[in-house]
Amino acid sequence: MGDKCPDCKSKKLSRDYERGEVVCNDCGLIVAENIADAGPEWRAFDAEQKAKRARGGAPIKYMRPNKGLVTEIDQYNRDIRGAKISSKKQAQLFRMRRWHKRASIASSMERNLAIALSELDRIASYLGLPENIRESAALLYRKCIDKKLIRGRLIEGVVSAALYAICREYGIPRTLDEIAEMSGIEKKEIGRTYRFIAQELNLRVPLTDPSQYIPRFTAELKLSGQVQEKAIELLKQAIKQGLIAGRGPTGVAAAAVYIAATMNGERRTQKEVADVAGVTEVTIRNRYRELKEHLKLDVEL
DNA sequence: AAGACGAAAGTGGTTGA
DNA sequence: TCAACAACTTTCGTCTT
Repeated sequence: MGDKCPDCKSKKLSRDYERGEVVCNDCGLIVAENIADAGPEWRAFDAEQKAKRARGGAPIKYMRPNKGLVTEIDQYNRDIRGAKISSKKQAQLFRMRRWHKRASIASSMERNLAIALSELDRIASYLGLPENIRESAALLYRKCIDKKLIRGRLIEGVVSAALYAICREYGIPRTLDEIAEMSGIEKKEIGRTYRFIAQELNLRVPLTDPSQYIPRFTAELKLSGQVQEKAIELLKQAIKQGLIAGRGPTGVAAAAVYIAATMNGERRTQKEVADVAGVTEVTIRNRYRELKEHLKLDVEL
C-alpha cells in the first residue's frame, strides 16, 4: 500500500475493514470508501495452516441446516461391544472425526449456496429479471455468506433481499410485495433482511424513483407511449415540488399514470390502475388530489 | 349499475424519549 | 420499551355518469 494521502501527503494510511474505509492517520481524511474486505490478513499455504490460523473458524453454531441428517463419529472410544480400543486406533479415530467434521461443514456451505442459487434463479425468472441482475444478486449473496450474515436467517429470505436490493440498484425496482409473492417469504421478513444486509455490506442503494415504475404500469394497462411520457413528465414536476417526500413510490406512480391516461383520453378506472400498482383506489385518489392541486392541472378530469 | 369520491376507523412500521 | 405519528388500507355511504 504505497499510497499517499491526497490532502496532506502523509503516507500513514490505514484500512478499516469494518467500515470499508481507508483513512489517513495524520489528517483523518477518508481516502477511499467502500473498499472490499480483502479477507484475512494472513496467508495460508495449505489446509492445516489455514485451520490453525483461522480465528473465527467455520460457522458451526447456526449453520447446520443438516442437523440430525449428517453422520457423526461419536466421542466414546469404544467398539460395538463397549470395550476400549487401542490407542493407535484412537488416534486414527480422532483424525477421522476431525476431517469428517470439516468435510461436512464445507459441503453444507456448498449445499447452502446451491440451494440459494437455484432459488434465486427460480424467483428471478418468475419476475422476468435479466441475466445480469441474477449474476449481481448471486454475487451479493456470496458476500453475505462470506460475512456470515445468513446465520439464523432463511436462505430464501436472504436471496429475496439480495434480489430486491439489486433490482433497486439497477433502476428496475420490484416491489417487496411482488418478491414476497414469488418467494413465499413474508414481506416484512424480506424488508428486515434487506435492511440488515444493506447496512452490514455498506450498500448504497438509491431511493426508489417513482418514474421507474411507470413503464411497467403503462405496459400492463396497455396504454400508449404518449401516456407513459406524460406520466413521467408529471412525476418530474411533482418531484420538483417535493410532492413525493414520504409517499410510497408506487402510489405516486399510479396516480401519475391514472392522470396521464385520463388526459390522453385512454381512461382506465382507478381500480384497474390500483390493481397493477398494488395500492388501493383511495391512495390513488389521495395522490391524485395532491398532484392536481399542486401542479395546477387545468385539465378537467 | 358501475365508477368516483371522501370520511372515519383500523393497521403495521418508524421514530424519539 | 413504549407511545406518538405518518402513510396506507378497509369499509362504507353518497354522488355522478
